[in-house]
Order: sequence, then C-alpha cells, then structure tokens
Amino acid sequence: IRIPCTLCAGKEHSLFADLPREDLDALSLHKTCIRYKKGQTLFYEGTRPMGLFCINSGKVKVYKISSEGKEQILKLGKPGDFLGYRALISEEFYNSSATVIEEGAMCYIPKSDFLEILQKNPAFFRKMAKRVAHELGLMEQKLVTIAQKSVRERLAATLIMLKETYGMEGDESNLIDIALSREDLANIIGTATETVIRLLSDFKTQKLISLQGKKIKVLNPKGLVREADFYGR
Amino acid sequence: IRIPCTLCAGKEHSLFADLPREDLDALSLHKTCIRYKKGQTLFYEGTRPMGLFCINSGKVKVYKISSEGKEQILKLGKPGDFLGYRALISEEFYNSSATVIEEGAMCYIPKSDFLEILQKNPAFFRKMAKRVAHELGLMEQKLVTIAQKSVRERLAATLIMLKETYGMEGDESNLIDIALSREDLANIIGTATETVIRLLSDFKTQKLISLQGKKIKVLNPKGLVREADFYGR
DNA sequence: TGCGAAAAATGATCATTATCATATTTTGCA
DNA sequence: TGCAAAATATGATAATGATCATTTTTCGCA
Repeated sequence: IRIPCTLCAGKEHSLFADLPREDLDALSLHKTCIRYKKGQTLFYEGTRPMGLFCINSGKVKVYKISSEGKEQILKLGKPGDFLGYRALISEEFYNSSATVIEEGAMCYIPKSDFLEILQKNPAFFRKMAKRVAHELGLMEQKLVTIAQKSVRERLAATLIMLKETYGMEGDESNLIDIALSREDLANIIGTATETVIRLLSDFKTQKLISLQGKKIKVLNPKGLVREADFYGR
Repeated sequence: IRIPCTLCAGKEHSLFADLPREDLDALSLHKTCIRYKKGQTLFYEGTRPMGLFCINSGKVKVYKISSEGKEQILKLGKPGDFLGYRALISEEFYNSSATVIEEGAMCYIPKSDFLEILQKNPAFFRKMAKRVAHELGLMEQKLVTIAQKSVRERLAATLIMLKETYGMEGDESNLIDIALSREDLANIIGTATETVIRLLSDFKTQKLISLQGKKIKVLNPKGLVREADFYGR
C-alpha cells in the first residue's frame, strides 16, 4: 500500500498541497506506509519523534493522559492530516499520544527528510510555522471554552464541530460519520462518560439529535448552536 | 525612554538574544517605546496586528473574553517577553487582548521590520517557529490541567508557577512579586473570585502560604506541590 | 488625611457535574 | 450462533464550585 505522495488522494487538502514535485519525491523516497487497526498507537507521549505521520486513510485521536490517568483528547486526525510536526519543530519529545480510532493507512516520513525539505524550502517552512501558530490560536480558544462553558454547552459545540468536519456527503450530511465512543466524546469535552450519555439523551428528547446505534444525527443544527452559546442566560 | 534593542536589559533572555548587531539595529530603527500605566491596553482581540510588542519593564496580562463576558487569562508577560508574534506568524487578527497590570515601558516594532528580519535570517525564523511550537505544547498542557484538575489543585499549581517565575531575588524568593488581584488569579485558573479567596485562606490556615496585603508568600512549597498533584487521592 | 470606590473576605444557598451502583444493550469473536 | 466482555443507559447520592448577599478592608486620589 505504498502510494507516492504525488499521487496521494489527500494531498490537495494537506500541507503538502503546493510542494514542488521534486520535494514531494524526496519526501516519498524513504517513507513507509502501514495499515493500522483500531486501537493501535502511532506514538506515545514522552517518546522522541523520529518522523512525521501522515494519515492516508482512517481516523486518529491525539490525546494526553493526566496524572490521574484520565485521557484528554486534544484533536482528531482525518485523511490528509499530519501528526507529530509540533514536536519536530519545537525539538521536543512528543507531548501527546496518537491512537487509531478508525482503521486505515498511515505514512511515515523520516525526520531527516522532513527537516531537509523545511530547510531548503522557505515557503514550506513558513507554511508550517503559520499552521503551528494557527493551531496555537485554536488551542487557546479551546482552553477558554473548557474553562468557561458548561458541559452542556461544550457538548453542543462539539456536536456542531463534528457535524461540520465529519458530516457525510449529500443528503446524509447531518450524520456524524466518525466512530467515537461516548467515552471518547467525554474525553474531548472534558467530562464524565455518564454525563455525556445523559446529555445526549436530553438532546434527543429535545429533538436536537437522533441516535442510531453509536452514530449521531443532527436534526436541528440551529437549536444545537443555541445550546452551545447560552441556553437561555 | 527610547533604548536601542542592542542595549536593552532584557535582550539576553529574550528571543533577540543572539541576533546579529545589524539585525538588531534594523529592528530598532523604527521602533517606538512608550510608558503604559496599569490598566492600559496594548492590543485588542479581533484587531489587526501592525507590529510586535516587547516588554521593556512592567507586566502584562494576555487574555480572551468569552461570549458571556468573562475574562480568561492565557499568559502573563514580563520584561524581555514578546507579545503579538503568534498573530503575525499566523497572519491572523489578534485572538487575545493584552493589558498592563504593572506599569512599565513597552517597545513596538513595526510589522514590516519584524517580518523582514524573519525573512532574511532563517536561523531567527527557526527560533521563532520553535518558540510557537513550544507554546502550543504549553497551551495543550494548560488545557488538560483545566479540564481535569480541581480548582484547588489548579490554584496550588498556579501559586507554584508564580513563585518560580516571579519569586524575588535572594531571601525573599518565596514572595510572589506580581500585582495580581484575586480576580486576576481567578481568571488564570478559570474559576470564581470568591472561590480563589476561600481557597487562599484555606492554604493560609494550612500554613502553606501567608498573605501580606495582596502579596502572597509561599511558606511550604512542597506542601503546595502535594496539593497541586493529588491532595490525598 | 479622609472619603468613596474597589477589592477582599465571609456566609448561605443552589446548580452542575462527578461518582458509584446497577441494569441493559451491543459487539467482537471463539 | 452464542457467550463474555465492553459499551451504553439509568438511578441515587455526594461533592465541588458558582452565585448572590453582605460586611470589612484596602487603596487611589482629591
């Protein structure tokens, strides 16, 4: 399953989008692509990064484990997304772990190849720096949300976000197409699993969502947005 | 009060530490340095950055205002620190505001000069990128702390951090030397002012800290660390 | 130096959410 | 296909922390 980066389906929407062909070839040269099953881990918090992951297919959660052993999900990765570049650029160990939540193929580009392209292509380096700076902004926003919004508001906001990012094509666009357990959802929001379950059935009662198995369908996006913002204050 | 960057006291500990003289001169060329009083604002969330701030003296809080109007402090700035580079590198508007909490002098380097040095000095650009990536890591850690630790634990951890960063020289090293109101402290931790006040007097009862006016003295750092980690779990 | 406003402190009460216990349902897989 | 384990669901209870009210103290400044 070794597809050259030049032919990768996710390329156009990725950070590699407008890399010149020779750079892409250089990155493809030593890369490996492996299929990962659900539950397998790409890298562990506290270890040294030796390369860059690129998600060809499947989905990944990136998370930290707190001192009490609880998992906090920082972001979700989908095809075309890169993982591990923060640690490469900051020259630190991984500060989070990444585990596959939907089986798929992951490419792995050795650190040296990636750093070399960064070095010799200033435009690409600027793009990476811009991305990291953007993500810092996102993370700051997430922090404020967790610090100041109620669990109910955060769940509503997360469902909206998931619908935007993982909504299916066409008429099923309201179906959130990602295999998240209630526990995962709780670990994104920063709450207990039971609380998520209760609030979901609340939202169901309010006809904001419907639950078909573990898949969640958003019936009333505007209503959810309202829940996310104030719910009546 | 216009000191050239080459002679600035904070330079050695700042991101400008090992810039060549000519670059420093170029950055000094059009910079302005103004005294700001407590309460004055350097920049507002949602506005376009036109330059880079450098704190010569005084202290600054960087914060976001949530939709409910509550303030969340993201970081504190001290002499030698830069503010506003995230937005310049990500090419976005400011996503936070910065207000002076202890009067002092702030230098302002026009965006164009800063970007020019970034462009022509790749080592400096790498250093800036490394810094932003490092800060992203810090912000992720803060998010986990807010999501998973109790207010008591977070307050203890914040006091430890403040002691490390703002402890005075010599024998008064346990005195936290920064003019933070109880409300500011609450806005760092993400809680209500009254809760901070109550917990502080708890810590005082436990002889972990003493309160002299608004200044806080850490009497038992190890005890505070224990509070920050588990408090008996 | 003293006044008024802001900040800090304290008390009482309430809401949200965590935790623990226990069904019930779903799912992976032998 | 069926069984055990995992995930989901629901209930009861407790704890944490927010909010509102009020008093006391501190501080800026005229």
